[in-house]
Amino acid sequence: MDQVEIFKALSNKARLQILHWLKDPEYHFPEQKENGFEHGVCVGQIHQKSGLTQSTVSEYLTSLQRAGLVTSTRAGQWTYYKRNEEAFAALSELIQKEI
Amino acid sequence: MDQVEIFKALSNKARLQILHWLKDPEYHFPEQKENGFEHGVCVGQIHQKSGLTQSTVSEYLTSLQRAGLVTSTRAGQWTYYKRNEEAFAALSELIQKEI
DNA sequence: AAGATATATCGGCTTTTTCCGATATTCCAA
DNA sequence: TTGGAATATCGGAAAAAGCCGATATATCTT
Repeated sequence: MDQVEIFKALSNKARLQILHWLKDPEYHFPEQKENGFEHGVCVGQIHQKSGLTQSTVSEYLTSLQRAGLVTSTRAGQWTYYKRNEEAFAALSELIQKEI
Repeated sequence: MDQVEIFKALSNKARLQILHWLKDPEYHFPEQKENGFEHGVCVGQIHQKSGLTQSTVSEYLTSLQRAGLVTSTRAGQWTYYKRNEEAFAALSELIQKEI
């Protein structure tokens, strides 16, 4: 758990926005409803909603994953990204106890 | 409370170290014991301990203050910096509820 | 008033981040 | 097996962050 890496991942408006969307995917990505959300939301949906290029979104998601804040699941040609709530709980605890 | 600014302030090893020192100033800055720690620790002490230049430390403390993570008190020729524990509590809460 | 001390600010060089377009890879479907 | 669709990676230009030395400002002392 690299603290600096986590905080770097969080210090960008677009990445915070993505994390916020992923907190309630049913609401923010209704077009994916048929597939269910167990594995998260795929890159393309986030790309469309964000207004950033596909490559940027893919890189941002990778950086969130390196920080441990999301997990990814490949399914066919899609990669689904999902929040790692344990990581947020741990971070919250870290801030109130250690940092 | 600018989230991006807060996380940027936290995404640096030296600044995290400073915050850690300020969590227990009696222990980390015993040489300042006579003055008491009600107002925090002055820039020079942090400068000495950090190995960074005075200007860098001053800038880092300013950035922590802009983020709301520390408060500063000028007393004579010294500026004392002190953790703002309310901000950390609020941040911890923010992470577990909002982000 | 003049020097000493503590801190802040400025200019600049280097490294990192931001974000893009182009291209590569992976997987599916006809 | 060929084309298309989704994602990842690469190369790069611009902006920001990391740090520094030099200098400015503020305060205290004599």
